Amino acid sequence: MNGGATGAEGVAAQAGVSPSTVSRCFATPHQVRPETRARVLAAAERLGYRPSRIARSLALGRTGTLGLIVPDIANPFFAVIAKAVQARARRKDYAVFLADTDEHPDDEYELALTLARQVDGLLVVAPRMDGDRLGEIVRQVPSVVVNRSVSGVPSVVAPSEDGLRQAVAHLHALGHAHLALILGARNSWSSEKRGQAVRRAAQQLGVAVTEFGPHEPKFHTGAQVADLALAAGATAIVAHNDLMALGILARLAERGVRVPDDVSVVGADDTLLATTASPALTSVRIPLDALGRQAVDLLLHRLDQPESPPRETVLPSELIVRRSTGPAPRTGPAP
Amino acid sequence: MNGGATGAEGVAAQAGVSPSTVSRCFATPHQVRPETRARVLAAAERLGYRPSRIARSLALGRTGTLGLIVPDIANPFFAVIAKAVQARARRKDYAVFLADTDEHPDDEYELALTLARQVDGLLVVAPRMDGDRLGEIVRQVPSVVVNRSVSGVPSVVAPSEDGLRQAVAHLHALGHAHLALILGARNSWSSEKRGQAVRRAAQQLGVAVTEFGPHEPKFHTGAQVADLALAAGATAIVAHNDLMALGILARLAERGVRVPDDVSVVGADDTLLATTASPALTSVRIPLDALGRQAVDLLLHRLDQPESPPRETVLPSELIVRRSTGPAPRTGPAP
DNA sequence: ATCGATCCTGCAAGCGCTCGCAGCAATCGT
DNA sequence: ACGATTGCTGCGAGCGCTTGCAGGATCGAT
Repeated sequence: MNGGATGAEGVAAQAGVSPSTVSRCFATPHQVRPETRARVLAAAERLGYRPSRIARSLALGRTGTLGLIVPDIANPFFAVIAKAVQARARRKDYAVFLADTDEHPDDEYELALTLARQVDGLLVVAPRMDGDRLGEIVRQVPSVVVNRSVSGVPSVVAPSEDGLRQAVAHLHALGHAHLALILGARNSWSSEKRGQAVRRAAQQLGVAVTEFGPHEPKFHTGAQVADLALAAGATAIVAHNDLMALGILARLAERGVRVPDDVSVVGADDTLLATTASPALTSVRIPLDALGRQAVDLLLHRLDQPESPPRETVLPSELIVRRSTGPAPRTGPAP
Repeated sequence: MNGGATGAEGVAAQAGVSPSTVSRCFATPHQVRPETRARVLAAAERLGYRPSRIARSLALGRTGTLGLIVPDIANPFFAVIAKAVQARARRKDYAVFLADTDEHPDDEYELALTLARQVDGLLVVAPRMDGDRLGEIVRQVPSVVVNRSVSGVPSVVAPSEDGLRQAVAHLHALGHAHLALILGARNSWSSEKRGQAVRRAAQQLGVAVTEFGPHEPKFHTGAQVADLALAAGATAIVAHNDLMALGILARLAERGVRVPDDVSVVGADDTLLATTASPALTSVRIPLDALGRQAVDLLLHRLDQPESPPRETVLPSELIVRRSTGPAPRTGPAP
């Protein structure tokens, strides 16, 4: 019996207008006479009123929210994407629902379906999710797939091809004739793409490649594989990502193998880890922020024009040379 | 004119029951006869129906969603907290709305207020937000403040006191008599706490302290301050966080100063960065996952019992000794 | 056979907002 | 000066769900 002291109704009473007008003041301000609007806004301010997004969503059938599914937000790679998505979405007046699946594909699926009902669109970063399930999700809700390409689904990817080609050329120019390629996770789209890119580039330049993996892309697996790469006689190591590269770096330091004097190491993703390592890590940069930004744009575009053909945006990558790569040693690696 | 093919209504038609019953099947399953329920669920399954959280929220006045505000999700420190929050919230059937304020206090405030309306409770990680504003937010929506203590507001903090005391004792035991203390950001709650802890411990043990800062807690500021610390004659450096410690490590390596032979370095937060550094970084671990988990629990508890007294949960910290700390050199630092 | 209890289900109002429609006043055209 | 626009506002239905209330069925007890 508070006379509608809260909600649009309360504001309406205060301002001496109808709830509809209050609504219009927030939704379509130009539709209401300036003085009226001022009165309403003043009343709203006074009462600390803000329209309920929930109610609005229900009425509108749109939520003003985007869903973002990532495998592991604690992984800087995904965190940076998430940040970019956030920022871009907010600029466009969208909020972001974040779901971390903790690398668990089943959760990923369930989560996506749950999320699907409460967002306008979904951004899916799920390098290892089953293709069929991905398809199912996409059918339920407008989606954009990030860093993975799926036919018929709009996506934005950064396959790192150019950057890895540059990396191989860089190493070749430095006199390296034998490199170790450390693969990432099995079934990972990007690991496959990256492997291909390195293999192809190496073949063209006549550089020998020894492959290791697939491996869980962790620090300690990097450390473990370092010894193998050395034993195989490689003078340069191209790792699936920065984290593994750091593991390699650590193990090499432990063994007294100098980087880059004895062995060169290249990472990928150019995350914070690469820049803060010592020696600073030569790495393939992929524009993570652009990835996130473009994914949002693509999704928003799709929301506007649901019938537009699914587009795949391909982002460039480039090699960032730092201290971890140098001329090949004259005689194989040290010890 | 689809005869209500979608929504609870459609399911109801299919199953030959009323929408109310469908609703009850999902909300209070025990209230409906097993066979009826089975029929309804089958129909729901067949139609791929899922209750709309939006509509439910509106009707219930609760959203089943928690808001999480962080300054920078790309910062591993916050990312790990976010992950823990996510995981815990999901276990309790809550979704999480993530807002990254990009270190911008004004945004933080606006965002919080916007978020406040569409979540049941708010987790605020905002080390530098103005206290009054924080208070305002807390008044609007049930909140828990993370890693910062505000009187009258439930919070969960990890002041790092124990860990830093251990760090100073550790260095003292190694023969260090003069350490450099690198402060973090001005107005940062944790930076102040950490500074206090180090000062106090050092004084008790008769260790000299030279302070530097406050500084933006970035890699490059760490690098910059390394030279100053060295010039001041410190043989050990305690950095505000791991990132700065890595900057210091990098600069020292560049100058040919050996760690830990010439200088010892201690970080804080024990993030991924500390473990992947080489030499691996001695760091003060604070249980970030517990921080997130407890924050969620505290908030949920508060939602259940709004009148319970605001509690401050204090989490312990501990020193993790790795390779970056060692015995003090006989004669001040090298070069 | 009768009367409560108990169990299950439907009815209908309502959550807070949006928006098509209609009414009214002010403005414009000729 | 009169009808036609145009601008602003209110009315009321409806978004998809929940839930108090009440009615019908079922069952056990008397």
